[in-house]
Amino acid sequence: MANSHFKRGELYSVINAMAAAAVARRMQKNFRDAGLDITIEQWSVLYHLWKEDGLSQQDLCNRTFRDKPSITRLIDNLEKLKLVKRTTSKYDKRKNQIYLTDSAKDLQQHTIDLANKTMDEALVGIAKDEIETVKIVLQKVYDNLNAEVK
Amino acid sequence: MANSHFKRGELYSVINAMAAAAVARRMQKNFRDAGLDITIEQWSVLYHLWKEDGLSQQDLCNRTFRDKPSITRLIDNLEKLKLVKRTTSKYDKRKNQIYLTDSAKDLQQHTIDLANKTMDEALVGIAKDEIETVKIVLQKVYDNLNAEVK
DNA sequence: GCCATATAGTTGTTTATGCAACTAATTTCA
DNA sequence: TGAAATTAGTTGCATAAACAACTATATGGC
Repeated sequence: MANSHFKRGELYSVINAMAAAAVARRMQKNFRDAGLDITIEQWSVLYHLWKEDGLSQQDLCNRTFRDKPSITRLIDNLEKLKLVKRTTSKYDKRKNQIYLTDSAKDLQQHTIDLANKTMDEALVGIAKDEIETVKIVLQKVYDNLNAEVK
Repeated sequence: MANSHFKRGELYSVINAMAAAAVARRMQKNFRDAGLDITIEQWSVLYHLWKEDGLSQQDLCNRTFRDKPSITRLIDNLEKLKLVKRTTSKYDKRKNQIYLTDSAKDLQQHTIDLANKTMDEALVGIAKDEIETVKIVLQKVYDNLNAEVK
């Protein structure tokens, strides 16, 4: 049974997914407690649009690391909430450009404050240099797994 | 706009979820490429049962950090795959005990090898002490967010 | 012993995810 | 120029997640 133990990655893998889940749940709860009717997944799309309005769906896929159907449906639901509008690009008929509505723009500050609140709650007792290490390692993990899969 | 930036957590939060997702996708791909017909979510349940057969559903919720309905449905599907059996505990009629089938036991070695392979792919170029830091920090994040929400 | 409270698991519901397959538009290459 | 290859987005499908509400069982306190 020596080799049936999940080598090295066990605690790492379990904790990695669990920490991410814990952050996600807390943030969703903070949104909900604040009376906000958006999911954190929707928020992550809005977040990128606040930074650069008019992105294509493919851009959003790349930036949020989701696949095309997932983005299509997230945008469907954001349209229903009147937070984004989909328009066809005038340069490439295959592309949609996704624009924020005024309602969405009004949400930016409040939701980012809540996100910061969430991170404050998550990062209690953790030193800045530790956070830096985590960022660098997780970025490396991400790059390792995405460089190969072209 | 100074405070509209997602303080501190931006890269951390994004990367944390994205690294977890990248690991998850890679591992699922490795399972699929090996001809295995189980999802990584199902595997995570089996993993805990390999370590301790006969756990209750509540135990599995705690160990995998999912809620009760999610575990119920995962076990439903694992039963359909004939990988687990649900029995009622003789000590507490509310509790089910979840037992591995022989088929499930036969999967242990191969899938753990694949999981190890996945972690090898993810952790290229990352030092052991960095991994330790990540583990410790993510555990702290998890504890921060779960200690309060009792 | 009895009742209020807590617990384990299930059902309902909505949102999300990702693979496969597809259509329409664009690009590439001979 | 035209056909093959590629790309952007959509639809189909199955799995998963979590909150709310519920039922049945167990526990605790009077």
